[in-house]
Amino acid sequence: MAQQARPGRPRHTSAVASPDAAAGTPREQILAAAAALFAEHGFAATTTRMIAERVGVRQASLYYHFAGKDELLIELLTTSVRPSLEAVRGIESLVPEKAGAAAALYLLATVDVETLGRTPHNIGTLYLLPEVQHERYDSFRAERQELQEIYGRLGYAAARPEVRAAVGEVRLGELLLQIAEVVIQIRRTREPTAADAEAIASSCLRLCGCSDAAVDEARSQARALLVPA
Amino acid sequence: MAQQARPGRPRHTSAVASPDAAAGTPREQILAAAAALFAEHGFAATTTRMIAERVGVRQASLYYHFAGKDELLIELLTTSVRPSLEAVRGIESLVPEKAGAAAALYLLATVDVETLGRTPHNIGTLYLLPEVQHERYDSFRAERQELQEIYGRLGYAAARPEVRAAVGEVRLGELLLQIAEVVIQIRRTREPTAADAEAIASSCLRLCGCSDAAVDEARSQARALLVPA
DNA sequence: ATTATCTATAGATCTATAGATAATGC
DNA sequence: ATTATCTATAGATCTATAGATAATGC
Repeated sequence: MAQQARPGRPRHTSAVASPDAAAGTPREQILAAAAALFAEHGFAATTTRMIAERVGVRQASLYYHFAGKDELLIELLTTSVRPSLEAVRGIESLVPEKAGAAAALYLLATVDVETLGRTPHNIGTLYLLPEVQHERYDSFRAERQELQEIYGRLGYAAARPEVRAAVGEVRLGELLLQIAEVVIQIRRTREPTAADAEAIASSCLRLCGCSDAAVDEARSQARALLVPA
Repeated sequence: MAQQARPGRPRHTSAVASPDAAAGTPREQILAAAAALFAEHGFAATTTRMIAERVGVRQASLYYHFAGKDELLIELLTTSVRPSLEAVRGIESLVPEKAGAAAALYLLATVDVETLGRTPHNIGTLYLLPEVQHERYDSFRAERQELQEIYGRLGYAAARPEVRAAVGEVRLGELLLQIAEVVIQIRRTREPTAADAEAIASSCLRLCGCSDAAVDEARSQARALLVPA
């Protein structure tokens, strides 16, 4: 709570700043404020002044830490959203030896949902902002694309033949990732719970045509893999 | 193609304007341009100048037809997105007498997906823009909420007891609407087909735990209801 | 006369830079 | 001396208004 005494001119005092503003380095404070505002209002609708006010500094002070607004978004995409993808990437290679594809998919969805659910200020939304559709952010959309492909492969492996034929791997990836991302929508109205994660992961399997028994088995296999790790 | 000779000073000629700019009244041209740009760049990132350029008029000319940028978004939400919800509202009351809940859900998803899939410039995205989350647009989000509840009720009725218990009506609504809205994501990379609509509607049923046979039956019932109407 | 546009611009931002300043640290 | 802030502001928008103008329609 108490500010560490560090070099530099003190901040203008009248600024009250927000709950999360007091934690971390100034750089982190700025990123946290930007994340919250980008997720709530979008990128273009968030001004540097709004960010500064939330932190409790003057607008110009942001530029001591960041070259510009765009760099804030890039840094957030890089440091906050990317790791959640990487956490998930390993699952595909880790699992098939130890468990079935259904368990792997269940685990993937669970990890993904819990990561998205705990991420500060629902910054998972950042990938979905209209601005991020543009070329400039190609590399970040490529990551979401990769995640979608992982969902597609695991889902295809877990699906019954009828579902494979009817839906296909690509669409399966689109549908499964879309289901996992419902947690982003949920966070707009309520705090997601463990029951949400379970319901979402189970829904992924059911969409693949798994029976109740297969869902239950995948769940316990996935839990067995989670606990020791 | 040829402009009708109408009163009013002619437009400045150098402006080339976009493909869809030539159709309809000036008002419609402006709305079409705004829809495309809002869907692509978001609301705040779209300037009145961008809209005017796309139409082929000067920026100030927009204000002869609309009081401001905000009114454009409201008009688009009202006239373009609301009707697709209304088209769908009837299904819940219409169907249960004539067919099972599964068929009703299948029909709902099909109609919803096809409407979202054909809507010009993917304007279904408008409901999902960060700006629309704010109070000002409460009434429009309430409509999406209502649609979600319809999905929830039909899905709950169609679901097997195990799924009902595990997921619940509210989450079911969230999940099913989320699945239908995958068509918005799909449109960002490719043109959705009838096969997409079918895969999405079937996926809704599978998520509810319906067997292949139940999905097939619901599909043919839904088709029987669609064709005569 | 009416209509739909145009040109010009006021006023309000918003981003980013320049240079001053108030701390700490040596 | 170094650091992290501040104040002040330039320059570039962006929205919206005022008033002029070039068509059609009567």
